Amino acid sequence: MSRADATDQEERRFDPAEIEPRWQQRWDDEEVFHIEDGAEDPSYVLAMFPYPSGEMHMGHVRNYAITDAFARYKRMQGEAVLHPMGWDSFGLPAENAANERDVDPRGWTMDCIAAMKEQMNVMGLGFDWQREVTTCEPEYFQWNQWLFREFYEEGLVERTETELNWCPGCETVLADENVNTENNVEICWRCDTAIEHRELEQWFFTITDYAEELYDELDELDGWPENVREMQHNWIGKQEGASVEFELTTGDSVEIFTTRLDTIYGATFFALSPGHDVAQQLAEEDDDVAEYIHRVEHADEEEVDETSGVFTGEYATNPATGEEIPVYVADYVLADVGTGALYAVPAHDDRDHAFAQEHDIPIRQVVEPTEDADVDPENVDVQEQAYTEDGVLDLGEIEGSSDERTESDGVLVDSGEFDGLDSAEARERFVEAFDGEFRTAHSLRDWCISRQRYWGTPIPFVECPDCGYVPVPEDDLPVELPEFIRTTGNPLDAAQEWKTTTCPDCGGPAQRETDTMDTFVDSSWYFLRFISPELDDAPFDSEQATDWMPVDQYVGGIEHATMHLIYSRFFTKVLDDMELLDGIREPFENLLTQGMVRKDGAAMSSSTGNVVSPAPFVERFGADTGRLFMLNAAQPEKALDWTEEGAESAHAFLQNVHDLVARYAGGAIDTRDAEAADGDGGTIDEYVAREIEATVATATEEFEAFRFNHALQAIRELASLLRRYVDHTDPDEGTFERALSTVARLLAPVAPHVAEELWAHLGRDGLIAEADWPEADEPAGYETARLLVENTREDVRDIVGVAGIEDPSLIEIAVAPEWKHYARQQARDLDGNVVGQLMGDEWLQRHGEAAADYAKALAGEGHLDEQLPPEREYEALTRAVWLLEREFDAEVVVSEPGEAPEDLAAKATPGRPGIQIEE
RNA sequence: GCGAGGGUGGCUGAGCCAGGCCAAAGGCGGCGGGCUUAAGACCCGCUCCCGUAGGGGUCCCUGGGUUCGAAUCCCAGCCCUCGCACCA
Repeated sequence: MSRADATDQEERRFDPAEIEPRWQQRWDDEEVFHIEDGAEDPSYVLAMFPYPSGEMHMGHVRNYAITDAFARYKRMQGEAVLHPMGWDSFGLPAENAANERDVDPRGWTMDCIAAMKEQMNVMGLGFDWQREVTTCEPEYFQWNQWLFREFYEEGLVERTETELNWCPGCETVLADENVNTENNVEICWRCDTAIEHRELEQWFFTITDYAEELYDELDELDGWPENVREMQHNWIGKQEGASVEFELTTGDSVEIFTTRLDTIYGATFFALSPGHDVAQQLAEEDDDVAEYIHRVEHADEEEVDETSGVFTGEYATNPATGEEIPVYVADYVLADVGTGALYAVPAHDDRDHAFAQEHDIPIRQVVEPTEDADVDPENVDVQEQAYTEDGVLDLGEIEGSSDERTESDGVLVDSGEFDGLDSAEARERFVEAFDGEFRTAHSLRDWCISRQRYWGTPIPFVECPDCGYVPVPEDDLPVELPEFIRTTGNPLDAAQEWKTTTCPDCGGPAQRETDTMDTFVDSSWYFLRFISPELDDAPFDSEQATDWMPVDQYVGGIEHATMHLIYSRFFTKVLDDMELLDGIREPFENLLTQGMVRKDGAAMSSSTGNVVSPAPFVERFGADTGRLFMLNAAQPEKALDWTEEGAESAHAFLQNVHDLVARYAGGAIDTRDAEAADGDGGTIDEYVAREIEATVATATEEFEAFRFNHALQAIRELASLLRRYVDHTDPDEGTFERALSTVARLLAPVAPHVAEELWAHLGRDGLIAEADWPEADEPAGYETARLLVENTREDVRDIVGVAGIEDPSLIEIAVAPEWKHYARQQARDLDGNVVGQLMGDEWLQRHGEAAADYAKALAGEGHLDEQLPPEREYEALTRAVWLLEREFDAEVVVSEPGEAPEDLAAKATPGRPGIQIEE
């Protein structure tokens, strides 16, 4: 290669460092990503907004590469697109940073935001920055306070004393959702410190009021992944059962909750959780009880035996039998499950069984399997092991049954007048019989939103010695944060001046509430603020929000499956009920949880140093390469392994396409005019043209389904075809130009900078980001023709290989004669004696022996798929002649139907042309 | 324990929902060839076994079943990942 050539090639490469900022500037100047208020029902594409740590990691890049590609794709399709970004900027790390260095949380946070925004811009992410939302700004959090007030008015705010998770490390209360369990020890999700339990008075949102709807509507969230819905199901934990009162010899009436009311006749003892009020009362009089409660409350979980418990000396009356059964306090009864009290049926519950054995309590069977049940009643020995089948058969799941009812496979015994009743029915009947009530219980707890921290939204309440807790009047909002004070406790508590105020009700001296809100409050409605970020008299524009919501596509990490995604659903329902929305019950129509970014098979983690940082990568390869690699390497929801080779391959591909376009634009590729060509149908140009159409069809379908990797595979194949096209012949000007502009546009959502560059090389005006997405249907018979060509090439290779033909000089190809196609077509519709019926055909009879043989072959084939008629086969093969010529360096002749040498045509069948190769 | 999702050729990874054109795409790796002074890039093949004309055999975790036909559907088992879990 001469030096001049080398220089040319140099020039045909693009330099990411040069082109990327240039196009970013253009997009910005022309407000490509801005969407006007009032746009009608845009596509709302949203990535979960980040906590601004100051450092973008690959997980972020992947998240935003996905939403940006989708948003850009939708925009090119002519849709209005809302693709905003903001900052979940309240939270503990800012405060920690402030304590560690000499900075204030606000300044630190703002610096981080600036840094991350810069990194996002470097990645070429197309956000509408005019809609940027920052939760730590009073313009935002005043609406948290406003909404808190509204929730309070609606009766959704409670202040209660409860046992709460307390993290000594963070010095704050934690929601159940923020507590992880590791080796049976409950630890803080942030700092891994073992958590303690403390009785404290806190602010709650009564999310449990919505438990039922939050649970039931999961079934309708078809656009959500199954695992997320399942996690929410588990989290909300719905149980349908009944509550019944038991009278105790203490004089108390204790309510229990059970899902197995049918087993009440088998209750042989009664158990209270150590935290139960009645247990606490008993402890005051009974030292044994007091001692037991003290012991289990101060022991680690694994130290307490599961069957531990203490007899209280009291009895409870079983409303079914009238019997008096002993009352125990037992640790296995949990205070926050059901009512914290239960009647125990050792015969039909494993834990009750274990407890009964330990404490020598009788075990009485009251349910046995019916005759149709899977279990033989003879094999049930409840003295040995509890029989826990709940007696519900789902007939809908039994093969051959269309019955959707459930029916019992358990039947009552030793249950007085109810013997013989089935379990399911007993559960219904007993509710009335024993004066209980049906009840649906959920394991979802109310949402504790109090945090004893500084860097959050102040809860807009004042504590007055005379009036109690009084909400701050709307006109006095926002309650802003005072200056940060370094202290071991809550900085707000130390801010004396700020704290001191007057009571809005009586005007007397009062103190501000020093708790701030859980930051999940901020993120529970931020997607609504994006709709009207500047609005200053309401959190969002209700009319526009009703039009723009729900978010069409939400993308983020699986770690938010329960907390953020349940809270946001809760908020949306409340806002709808408050008529701030009109009929929007769910915030996110479609949810995609993107997979992890891994390296060497392990999660990227800064603590182990197993990371690839975006910044140096972009410096080396450019943003487009990173984005392409991310979207190309795996489906969005699957884990992605970061590999050097993959990144290089992505970069090479982009350089390649750029090289091709630049060569064309620079006049280095000779093209010819289609008019001058033969145009007899079946040319190489037509082959390429059909591939363009097919690629567009595939790419569009795959983009729509978020399978970017599939779309990119098709695009890569087209690009590869174009290189071979140029290599083989002088391409047709029109076809080639169309092909290149198509590749550029299909690539634009994924590698937007390079695509702009290509667009400019092709001499197009305007930005590719605003160009029209190409439209095409798959050409008629494309798949069948593709297979025909593929199989034929395969066959030629086989023959050459197996026959040991060193250097083929002529390859003759002939399609099957018309009568074979006809016979095959007939055979497709025939049953029974195919040969007989075919040979009854007059036309086929004329082909004698050959037709009979072929008819037999057809009969033996079973299924016959569709094939192209002879003329179409001929055209498809003719279009592909160049591929064979290239591969075998031989003359290739395809005979027209009916013109082929007889022996060659005789070997051919539809979909399988006859082939003759000469050395 | 309950629930969800998986197990595909050297690796990675499509296909499975809508059974046949599936010895099973693409990528990576490996092998051979072309282009080139050379390297890179690019191009053409091969990469389960056997076969001197397009053939045959075995194959998609294991074992059964449905079907003319199963990687795809059904049942059972084994293994992996994740979520929930002393939930009355």
